[in-house]
Amino acid sequence: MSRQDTGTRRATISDVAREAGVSPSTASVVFSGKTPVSDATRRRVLDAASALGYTGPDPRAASLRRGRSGIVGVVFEEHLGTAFLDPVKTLMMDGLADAVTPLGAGLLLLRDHEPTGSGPSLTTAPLDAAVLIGCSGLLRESLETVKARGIPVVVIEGDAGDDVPRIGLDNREAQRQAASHLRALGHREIAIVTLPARVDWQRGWLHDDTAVTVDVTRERLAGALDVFPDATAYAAAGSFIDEGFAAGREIFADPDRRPTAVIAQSDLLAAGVIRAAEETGLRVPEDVSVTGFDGIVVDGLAPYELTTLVQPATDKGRAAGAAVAAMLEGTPAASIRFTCTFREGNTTGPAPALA
Amino acid sequence: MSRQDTGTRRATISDVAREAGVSPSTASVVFSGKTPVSDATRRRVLDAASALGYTGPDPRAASLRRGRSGIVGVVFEEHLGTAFLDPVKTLMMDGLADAVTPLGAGLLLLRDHEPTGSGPSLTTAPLDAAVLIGCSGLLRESLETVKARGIPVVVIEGDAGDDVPRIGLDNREAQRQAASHLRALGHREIAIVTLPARVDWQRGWLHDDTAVTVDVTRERLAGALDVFPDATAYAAAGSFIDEGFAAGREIFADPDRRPTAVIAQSDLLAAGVIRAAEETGLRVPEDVSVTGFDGIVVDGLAPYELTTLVQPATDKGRAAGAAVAAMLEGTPAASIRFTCTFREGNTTGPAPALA
DNA sequence: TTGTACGCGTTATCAA
DNA sequence: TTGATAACGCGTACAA
Repeated sequence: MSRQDTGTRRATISDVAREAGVSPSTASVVFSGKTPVSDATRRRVLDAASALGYTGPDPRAASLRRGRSGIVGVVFEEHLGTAFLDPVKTLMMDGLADAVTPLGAGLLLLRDHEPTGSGPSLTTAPLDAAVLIGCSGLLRESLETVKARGIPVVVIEGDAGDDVPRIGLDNREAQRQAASHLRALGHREIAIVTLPARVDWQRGWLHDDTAVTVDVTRERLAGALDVFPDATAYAAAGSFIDEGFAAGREIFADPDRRPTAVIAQSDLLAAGVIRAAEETGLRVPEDVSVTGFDGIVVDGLAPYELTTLVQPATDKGRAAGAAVAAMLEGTPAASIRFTCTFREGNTTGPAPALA
Repeated sequence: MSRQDTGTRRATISDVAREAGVSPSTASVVFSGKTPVSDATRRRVLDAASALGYTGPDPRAASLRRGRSGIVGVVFEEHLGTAFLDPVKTLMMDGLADAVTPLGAGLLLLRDHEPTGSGPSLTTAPLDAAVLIGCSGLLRESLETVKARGIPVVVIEGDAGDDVPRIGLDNREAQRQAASHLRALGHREIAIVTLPARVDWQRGWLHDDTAVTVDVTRERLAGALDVFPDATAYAAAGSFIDEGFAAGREIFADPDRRPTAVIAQSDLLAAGVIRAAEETGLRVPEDVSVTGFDGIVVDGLAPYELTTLVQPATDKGRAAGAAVAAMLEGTPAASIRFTCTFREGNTTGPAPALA
């Protein structure tokens, strides 16, 4: 009895080769295309394959043999669901997907801190490389794991230390530009709405002694303070419109201490601030100017066009992908620092004359 | 000379076993924990491992041997970036992630229609199972591929035909509830804002002869028409606030033909419609009532609370995960149809008295 | 252009 | 509790 008779077993490339009357290696070559094969042979192999219901090499075996799985892990520190609520991350993923596709690689979603012990996680997934997003303390552990496994790593927007390529932005310089723009318009009373100061941050005012451990937040804050050292800062609990709204309410609460301009660290926050201003009866930009950061399209914000810093989010993702590609080829990848470009919209204007 | 001297080569479990003076299988068991091992032995193996810089079994080899990769593919028909713009999909992903985690599985992002031929794709990825999202024609091809490979498949919100388990909603019945609610409030002039009628749809009015190929759109539309057969329908190009805004403008454009209520097929669309109403000077719900669908949190919509149908998006994802889990164990998974629950907010009210 | 031979690194099975 | 054996399914030098 031939082996196919065992019924339940799936056909392998050897089965196909036997059926076609060629050697396994020839059959293999037909599928991989790595070596020329005569048309006649190819035909027979293909026929045999379809006769046996063989749909191509088993990826698991192929990846063992090749030493590559074609999978790049993307590690988030957040719950996966919320990771994609942020348009910037969404765009990054997009760029990343673009950049790894030519590698023949796919993106595997991973959380760094797996809840149950049984998780898939960094330790057991067949990764060729990993991209860590927003490295702030929590991801440190993941970083160690990956480095121990000897897998190439790239970090986006975070401090991974010495030898790990990082993709980042000129946050401080960029934010300084927006601040300078406001100063040039005559603004002097400024409030800043920042991203979370720490990973588990609850929203609230930032004081001089508040430790800001999230890199992005700290850098952008520094840029704003470079120009307005006396500005007050309120840290949101996340990059959401509603957070900006809440922050805006706080900021506009006291009529006697109202700023003439608000520097928000993200476009979503800025959108919320604008809404809070409207609610308070303040016109934008006549009564109060607002700047954002990111340069994303905020759904539903029309007719406002934010004055903001456009960051190349997609490019960041793409660069991370390129870095991964390089490392997979053995070329050490360099860190990259992207530049944001200032874009003036209709949410900033001259400071209102003093009453 | 021992083999470690080759320097560049990574240590394998055999190396560790040799170093520890045990057999490879014993060493394997120490890492997998599948069989009791004496403390002394474990200790020696672990020591040997760390001495050799061995960080655990190679996932590729393990998956070949086990016949499992621990990877579940999630196939989108859209560009990956836009896939997560939809909060409902985001939540689904969340539930899906939850449900596959106990399996020790991760989620691999895939597009169905890979651009370059070199892609990772369904054919070459080491998948244990696949989840197709929104099966509308395009995904048919993907479906065939996966079925040919003999990989378990589940489809969410789409028609995959006969033998493929599907996770869906009672779209028609649910939408009918919202419509009935409006009718009970005295509304008679209704406009419907639908999701795209086809995959590549441009926004515009729907006529009787317009073919609606997207299942969700068709089902919800039918539910609304069950109650208001004469309602007009305008199809958006996607589930976005701005799309709802554009649709709303069209709908409210002619003062003589203004509906007293708008049934939107998603919360985001509803939010846009509300904004368009505000722009037109119509108060919600005094002048016009608006219903949504999904029951998501629309960032920035406060103080409105949509009257909507809450769909268990996370549960859908979780169910898909459960179905996958079942199929992986050989148990055939059943299709599931979730029920939406009606939630009354403050965006619907009595129909205004006739002028 | 095709075939031979071997190993990729692990784990299931069974016997000791 | 441990060890020997045998695949898992494939790709690729190398020789023919």
